[in-house]
Amino acid sequence: MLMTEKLDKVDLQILRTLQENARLTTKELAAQVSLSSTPVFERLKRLEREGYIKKYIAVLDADKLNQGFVVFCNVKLRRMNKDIAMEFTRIIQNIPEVTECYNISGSYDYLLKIHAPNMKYYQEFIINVLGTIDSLGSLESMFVMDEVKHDYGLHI
Amino acid sequence: MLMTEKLDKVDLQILRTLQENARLTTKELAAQVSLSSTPVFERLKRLEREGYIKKYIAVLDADKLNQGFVVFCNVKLRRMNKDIAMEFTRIIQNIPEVTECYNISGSYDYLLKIHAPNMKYYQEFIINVLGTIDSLGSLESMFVMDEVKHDYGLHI
DNA sequence: TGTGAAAAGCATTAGGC
DNA sequence: GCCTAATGCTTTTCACA
Repeated sequence: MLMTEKLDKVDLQILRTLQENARLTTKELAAQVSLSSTPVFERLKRLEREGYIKKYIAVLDADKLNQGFVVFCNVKLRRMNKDIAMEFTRIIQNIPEVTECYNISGSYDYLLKIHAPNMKYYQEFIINVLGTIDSLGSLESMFVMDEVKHDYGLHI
Repeated sequence: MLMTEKLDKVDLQILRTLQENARLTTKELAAQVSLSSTPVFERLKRLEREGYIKKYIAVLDADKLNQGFVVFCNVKLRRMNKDIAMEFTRIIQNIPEVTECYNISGSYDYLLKIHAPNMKYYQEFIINVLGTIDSLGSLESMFVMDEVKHDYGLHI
Protein backbone atom coordinates (compact mmCIF):
# COMPACT_ATOMS: atom_id res chain seq x y z
CA MET A 1 0.00 0.00 0.00
CA LEU A 2 1.44 3.32 -1.05
CA MET A 3 1.55 6.09 1.46
CA THR A 4 -0.95 8.71 0.51
CA GLU A 5 -0.92 12.31 1.49
CA LYS A 6 -2.79 13.33 4.54
CA LEU A 7 -6.39 14.31 4.21
CA ASP A 8 -7.33 17.90 4.87
CA LYS A 9 -10.42 19.24 6.55
CA VAL A 10 -12.38 19.37 3.34
CA ASP A 11 -11.60 15.75 2.50
CA LEU A 12 -12.71 14.67 5.96
CA GLN A 13 -15.89 16.70 5.70
CA ILE A 14 -16.67 15.08 2.37
CA LEU A 15 -16.12 11.62 3.85
CA ARG A 16 -18.19 12.44 6.91
CA THR A 17 -21.03 13.66 4.77
CA LEU A 18 -20.96 10.68 2.43
CA GLN A 19 -21.08 8.27 5.38
CA GLU A 20 -24.42 9.81 6.18
CA ASN A 21 -25.77 10.07 2.66
CA ALA A 22 -23.95 8.56 -0.24
CA ARG A 23 -26.37 9.81 -2.85
CA LEU A 24 -25.69 13.49 -2.47
CA THR A 25 -24.81 15.15 -5.73
CA THR A 26 -21.42 16.71 -6.23
CA LYS A 27 -23.20 20.02 -6.18
CA GLU A 28 -24.79 19.38 -2.78
CA LEU A 29 -21.49 18.17 -1.37
CA ALA A 30 -19.84 21.27 -2.76
CA ALA A 31 -22.34 23.50 -1.00
CA GLN A 32 -21.60 21.75 2.30
CA VAL A 33 -17.91 22.47 2.07
CA SER A 34 -18.25 25.89 0.46
CA LEU A 35 -16.51 25.07 -2.77
CA SER A 36 -17.58 24.73 -6.35
CA SER A 37 -18.33 21.36 -7.91
CA THR A 38 -15.04 20.94 -9.71
CA PRO A 39 -12.66 20.57 -6.76
CA VAL A 40 -15.19 18.44 -4.88
CA PHE A 41 -15.55 16.19 -7.87
CA GLU A 42 -11.79 15.83 -8.10
CA ARG A 43 -11.38 15.20 -4.38
CA LEU A 44 -14.11 12.59 -4.47
CA LYS A 45 -12.47 10.73 -7.32
CA ARG A 46 -9.17 10.88 -5.47
CA LEU A 47 -10.74 9.53 -2.27
CA GLU A 48 -12.26 6.67 -4.23
CA ARG A 49 -9.09 5.98 -6.16
CA GLU A 50 -6.93 5.93 -3.04
CA GLY A 51 -9.34 3.59 -1.28
CA TYR A 52 -10.63 5.82 1.49
CA ILE A 53 -14.07 5.06 0.13
CA LYS A 54 -14.44 1.32 -0.30
CA LYS A 55 -17.94 1.25 -1.71
CA TYR A 56 -21.36 2.83 -1.70
CA ILE A 57 -24.23 0.77 -0.40
CA ALA A 58 -27.93 0.97 0.27
CA VAL A 59 -28.87 0.01 3.82
CA LEU A 60 -32.05 -2.03 3.68
CA ASP A 61 -34.64 -2.60 6.37
CA ALA A 62 -34.00 -6.14 7.60
CA ASP A 63 -37.38 -6.41 9.33
CA LYS A 64 -39.29 -5.52 6.18
CA LEU A 65 -37.27 -7.97 4.17
CA ASN A 66 -37.89 -10.83 6.51
CA GLN A 67 -34.35 -10.93 7.85
CA GLY A 68 -34.99 -9.20 11.13
CA PHE A 69 -34.06 -12.06 13.41
CA VAL A 70 -30.44 -11.32 14.23
CA VAL A 71 -28.06 -13.49 16.20
CA PHE A 72 -24.45 -13.15 17.21
CA CYS A 73 -22.89 -16.52 17.40
CA ASN A 74 -19.67 -17.40 19.19
CA VAL A 75 -17.82 -20.23 17.57
CA LYS A 76 -15.01 -22.36 18.86
CA LEU A 77 -13.22 -24.56 16.39
CA ARG A 78 -12.55 -28.22 17.00
CA ARG A 79 -8.93 -27.23 17.14
CA MET A 80 -7.39 -23.89 16.23
CA ASN A 81 -4.80 -24.57 13.62
CA LYS A 82 -4.21 -23.19 10.17
CA ASP A 83 -5.93 -25.89 8.14
CA ILE A 84 -9.01 -26.03 10.31
CA ALA A 85 -9.27 -22.24 10.42
CA MET A 86 -8.92 -21.97 6.66
CA GLU A 87 -11.53 -24.62 6.06
CA PHE A 88 -13.92 -22.89 8.42
CA THR A 89 -13.51 -19.42 6.92
CA ARG A 90 -13.81 -20.79 3.39
CA ILE A 91 -17.13 -22.40 4.21
CA ILE A 92 -18.41 -19.34 6.04
CA GLN A 93 -17.88 -17.18 2.93
CA ASN A 94 -20.54 -19.19 1.14
CA ILE A 95 -23.22 -19.07 3.79
CA PRO A 96 -25.39 -16.05 3.01
CA GLU A 97 -27.08 -16.00 6.40
CA VAL A 98 -23.70 -15.23 7.95
CA THR A 99 -23.29 -11.56 7.13
CA GLU A 100 -20.22 -10.94 9.27
CA CYS A 101 -17.45 -13.09 10.69
CA TYR A 102 -14.57 -11.99 12.89
CA ASN A 103 -11.62 -13.87 14.25
CA ILE A 104 -11.51 -12.72 17.83
CA SER A 105 -9.52 -13.06 21.00
CA GLY A 106 -11.07 -14.59 24.09
CA SER A 107 -12.78 -17.86 24.90
CA TYR A 108 -14.08 -18.30 21.37
CA ASP A 109 -12.34 -18.21 18.02
CA TYR A 110 -14.93 -16.50 15.85
CA LEU A 111 -17.86 -14.17 16.24
CA LEU A 112 -20.55 -14.43 13.57
CA LYS A 113 -23.46 -12.17 12.83
CA ILE A 114 -26.37 -14.06 11.37
CA HIS A 115 -29.59 -12.82 9.77
CA ALA A 116 -32.63 -15.07 9.61
CA PRO A 117 -36.38 -14.66 9.20
CA ASN A 118 -37.26 -16.10 12.59
CA MET A 119 -36.27 -18.43 15.40
CA LYS A 120 -37.53 -21.54 13.68
CA TYR A 121 -35.46 -20.78 10.61
CA TYR A 122 -32.45 -20.10 12.80
CA GLN A 123 -32.83 -23.35 14.68
CA GLU A 124 -32.93 -25.31 11.47
CA PHE A 125 -30.02 -23.30 10.14
CA ILE A 126 -27.92 -24.27 13.15
CA ILE A 127 -28.78 -27.91 12.77
CA ASN A 128 -28.55 -28.19 9.01
CA VAL A 129 -25.86 -25.69 8.13
CA LEU A 130 -23.56 -24.54 10.91
CA GLY A 131 -23.87 -27.80 12.82
CA THR A 132 -22.62 -29.77 9.85
CA ILE A 133 -19.34 -27.91 9.55
CA ASP A 134 -16.71 -30.42 10.50
CA SER A 135 -14.17 -27.88 11.74
CA LEU A 136 -16.62 -26.49 14.27
CA GLY A 137 -16.21 -27.38 17.91
CA SER A 138 -18.77 -25.48 19.94
CA LEU A 139 -21.21 -22.71 19.43
CA GLU A 140 -23.06 -20.18 21.55
CA SER A 141 -25.93 -18.09 20.26
CA MET A 142 -26.62 -14.59 21.57
CA PHE A 143 -29.95 -13.39 20.30
CA VAL A 144 -30.32 -9.72 19.48
CA MET A 145 -33.31 -8.44 21.40
CA ASP A 146 -32.80 -4.81 20.46
CA GLU A 147 -30.49 -2.87 18.20
CA VAL A 148 -29.73 0.02 20.53
CA LYS A 149 -27.31 1.77 18.21
CA HIS A 150 -25.97 1.21 14.72
CA ASP A 151 -23.82 3.97 13.33
CA TYR A 152 -22.93 3.39 9.76
CA GLY A 153 -19.87 5.53 9.76
CA LEU A 154 -16.69 6.13 11.64
CA HIS A 155 -15.87 8.89 14.04
CA ILE A 156 -13.49 10.89 11.83
CA MET B 1 -46.34 0.56 10.26
CA LEU B 2 -48.66 0.25 7.32
CA MET B 3 -48.75 -3.00 5.43
CA THR B 4 -47.17 -2.49 2.07
CA GLU B 5 -47.70 -4.55 -1.01
CA LYS B 6 -45.37 -7.39 -1.68
CA LEU B 7 -42.23 -6.75 -3.64
CA ASP B 8 -41.93 -8.35 -7.03
CA LYS B 9 -38.83 -9.79 -8.66
CA VAL B 10 -37.84 -6.48 -10.18
CA ASP B 11 -38.03 -4.69 -6.83
CA LEU B 12 -35.88 -7.33 -5.20
CA GLN B 13 -33.37 -7.17 -8.02
CA ILE B 14 -33.16 -3.40 -7.61
CA LEU B 15 -32.59 -3.77 -3.87
CA ARG B 16 -30.00 -6.47 -4.37
CA THR B 17 -28.13 -4.35 -6.84
CA LEU B 18 -28.21 -1.23 -4.69
CA GLN B 19 -26.85 -3.15 -1.71
CA GLU B 20 -23.78 -3.75 -3.80
CA ASN B 21 -23.48 -0.33 -5.37
CA ALA B 22 -25.66 2.52 -4.28
CA ARG B 23 -24.31 4.97 -6.81
CA LEU B 24 -25.58 3.26 -9.92
CA THR B 25 -27.59 5.57 -12.12
CA THR B 26 -31.24 4.88 -12.75
CA LYS B 27 -30.23 4.11 -16.29
CA GLU B 28 -27.71 1.46 -15.23
CA LEU B 29 -30.21 -0.08 -12.83
CA ALA B 30 -32.77 -0.08 -15.61
CA ALA B 31 -30.43 -1.97 -17.90
CA GLN B 32 -29.92 -4.62 -15.18
CA VAL B 33 -33.61 -5.28 -14.90
CA SER B 34 -34.42 -4.82 -18.59
CA LEU B 35 -36.74 -1.88 -18.21
CA SER B 36 -36.57 1.78 -19.16
CA SER B 37 -35.51 4.43 -16.66
CA THR B 38 -38.99 5.66 -15.83
CA PRO B 39 -40.41 2.60 -14.07
CA VAL B 40 -37.12 1.98 -12.30
CA PHE B 41 -37.08 5.55 -11.09
CA GLU B 42 -40.61 5.19 -9.78
CA ARG B 43 -39.93 1.86 -8.11
CA LEU B 44 -36.84 3.28 -6.47
CA LYS B 45 -38.75 6.23 -5.06
CA ARG B 46 -41.40 3.85 -3.79
CA LEU B 47 -38.84 1.60 -2.12
CA GLU B 48 -37.33 4.63 -0.41
CA ARG B 49 -40.69 6.06 0.57
CA GLU B 50 -41.92 2.78 2.03
CA GLY B 51 -38.72 2.36 4.02
CA TYR B 52 -37.25 -0.71 2.34
CA ILE B 53 -34.21 1.44 1.74
CA LYS B 54 -33.22 3.14 4.98
CA LYS B 55 -30.29 5.13 3.70
CA TYR B 56 -27.37 5.23 1.34
CA ILE B 57 -23.93 5.24 2.84
CA ALA B 58 -20.29 5.31 1.83
CA VAL B 59 -18.27 2.53 3.43
CA LEU B 60 -14.92 3.97 4.44
CA ASP B 61 -11.65 2.19 5.04
CA ALA B 62 -11.26 2.10 8.81
CA ASP B 63 -7.55 1.27 8.66
CA LYS B 64 -6.75 4.23 6.46
CA LEU B 65 -8.75 6.51 8.70
CA ASN B 66 -6.99 5.40 11.84
CA GLN B 67 -9.95 3.52 13.22
CA GLY B 68 -8.83 0.04 12.36
CA PHE B 69 -8.54 -1.29 15.88
CA VAL B 70 -11.87 -2.99 16.40
CA VAL B 71 -13.18 -4.55 19.56
CA PHE B 72 -16.39 -6.30 20.48
CA CYS B 73 -17.15 -5.66 24.07
CA ASN B 74 -19.57 -7.62 26.22
CA VAL B 75 -21.20 -5.55 28.90
CA LYS B 76 -23.10 -6.58 31.96
CA LEU B 77 -25.03 -3.91 33.79
CA ARG B 78 -24.78 -3.38 37.51
CA ARG B 79 -28.37 -4.54 37.61
CA MET B 80 -30.68 -5.11 34.67
CA ASN B 81 -33.69 -2.94 35.27
CA LYS B 82 -35.45 -0.34 33.20
CA ASP B 83 -33.84 2.75 34.67
CA ILE B 84 -30.32 1.39 34.57
CA ALA B 85 -30.78 0.07 31.03
CA MET B 86 -32.18 3.39 29.86
CA GLU B 87 -29.35 5.33 31.42
CA PHE B 88 -26.80 3.04 29.84
CA THR B 89 -28.26 3.19 26.34
CA ARG B 90 -28.65 6.96 26.55
CA ILE B 91 -24.98 7.38 27.37
CA ILE B 92 -23.89 4.91 24.71
CA GLN B 93 -25.62 6.97 22.02
CA ASN B 94 -23.20 9.79 22.68
CA ILE B 95 -19.98 7.82 22.57
CA PRO B 96 -18.73 7.96 18.99
CA GLU B 97 -16.23 5.15 19.43
CA VAL B 98 -19.16 2.81 20.05
CA THR B 99 -20.47 2.26 16.54
CA GLU B 100 -22.92 -0.50 17.39
CA CYS B 101 -24.75 -1.64 20.49
CA TYR B 102 -27.09 -4.58 20.85
CA ASN B 103 -29.16 -5.79 23.75
CA ILE B 104 -28.53 -9.51 23.69
CA SER B 105 -29.50 -12.70 25.43
CA GLY B 106 -26.92 -14.73 27.29
CA SER B 107 -24.45 -14.09 30.06
CA TYR B 108 -24.08 -10.43 29.14
CA ASP B 109 -26.64 -7.69 28.60
CA TYR B 110 -25.10 -5.76 25.72
CA LEU B 111 -22.68 -6.34 22.92
CA LEU B 112 -20.81 -3.26 21.71
CA LYS B 113 -18.68 -2.76 18.64
CA ILE B 114 -15.96 -0.22 19.21
CA HIS B 115 -13.59 1.46 16.76
CA ALA B 116 -10.33 2.94 17.99
CA PRO B 117 -6.98 3.91 16.52
CA ASN B 118 -4.94 1.43 18.54
CA MET B 119 -4.69 -0.59 21.73
CA LYS B 120 -3.37 2.29 23.80
CA TYR B 121 -6.30 4.47 22.79
CA TYR B 122 -8.67 1.63 23.58
CA GLN B 123 -7.19 1.04 27.00
CA GLU B 124 -7.58 4.69 27.90
CA PHE B 125 -11.06 4.68 26.43
CA ILE B 126 -12.07 1.81 28.71
CA ILE B 127 -10.66 3.55 31.76
CA ASN B 128 -11.82 7.07 31.02
CA VAL B 129 -15.07 6.54 29.18
CA LEU B 130 -16.72 3.14 29.50
CA GLY B 131 -15.32 2.52 32.95
CA THR B 132 -16.88 5.69 34.28
CA ILE B 133 -20.44 4.71 33.35
CA ASP B 134 -22.18 4.16 36.64
CA SER B 135 -24.74 1.68 35.31
CA LEU B 136 -22.00 -0.63 34.07
CA GLY B 137 -21.26 -3.78 36.02
CA SER B 138 -18.66 -5.79 34.15
CA LEU B 139 -17.02 -5.79 30.79
CA GLU B 140 -15.20 -8.24 28.56
CA SER B 141 -13.23 -7.20 25.50
CA MET B 142 -12.90 -9.42 22.45
CA PHE B 143 -10.32 -8.02 20.11
CA VAL B 144 -10.90 -8.41 16.40
CA MET B 145 -7.80 -10.02 14.95
CA ASP B 146 -9.25 -10.46 11.47
CA GLU B 147 -12.40 -9.46 9.67
CA VAL B 148 -13.05 -12.71 7.86
CA LYS B 149 -16.30 -11.61 6.23
CA HIS B 150 -18.40 -8.47 6.14
CA ASP B 151 -21.32 -8.53 3.78
CA TYR B 152 -22.99 -5.20 3.54
CA GLY B 153 -26.28 -6.52 2.37
CA LEU B 154 -28.93 -9.03 3.19
CA HIS B 155 -29.62 -12.33 1.53
CA ILE B 156 -32.82 -11.39 -0.30
C1' DT C 1 -47.41 -1.01 -15.59
C1' DG C 2 -44.97 0.16 -19.14
C1' DT C 3 -42.63 3.32 -23.26
C1' DG C 4 -40.44 7.28 -25.36
C1' DA C 5 -39.61 12.15 -25.70
C1' DA C 6 -38.64 16.58 -23.66
C1' DA C 7 -37.24 19.82 -19.92
C1' DA C 8 -34.49 20.69 -16.19
C1' DG C 9 -30.55 19.83 -13.71
C1' DC C 10 -25.93 17.42 -12.95
C1' DA C 11 -21.43 15.49 -13.86
C1' DT C 12 -17.47 16.22 -16.07
C1' DT C 13 -13.99 18.60 -18.80
C1' DA C 14 -11.49 22.67 -20.48
C1' DG C 15 -9.36 26.96 -19.92
C1' DG C 16 -7.79 30.47 -16.86
C1' DC C 17 -6.30 32.46 -12.19
C1' DG D 1 -5.10 24.44 -5.33
C1' DC D 2 -9.54 27.13 -7.00
C1' DC D 3 -13.12 29.29 -10.28
C1' DT D 4 -16.48 29.80 -14.27
C1' DA D 5 -18.37 28.21 -18.38
C1' DA D 6 -19.54 24.73 -21.80
C1' DT D 7 -20.72 19.90 -23.01
C1' DG D 8 -23.07 15.90 -22.91
C1' DC D 9 -25.56 12.85 -19.72
C1' DT D 10 -29.16 11.76 -16.32
C1' DT D 11 -32.94 12.51 -13.89
C1' DT D 12 -37.49 13.56 -13.82
C1' DT D 13 -41.93 14.77 -15.78
C1' DC D 14 -45.52 14.10 -19.05
C1' DA D 15 -48.40 12.23 -22.67
C1' DC D 16 -49.86 8.06 -24.11
C1' DA D 17 -50.28 2.71 -24.89
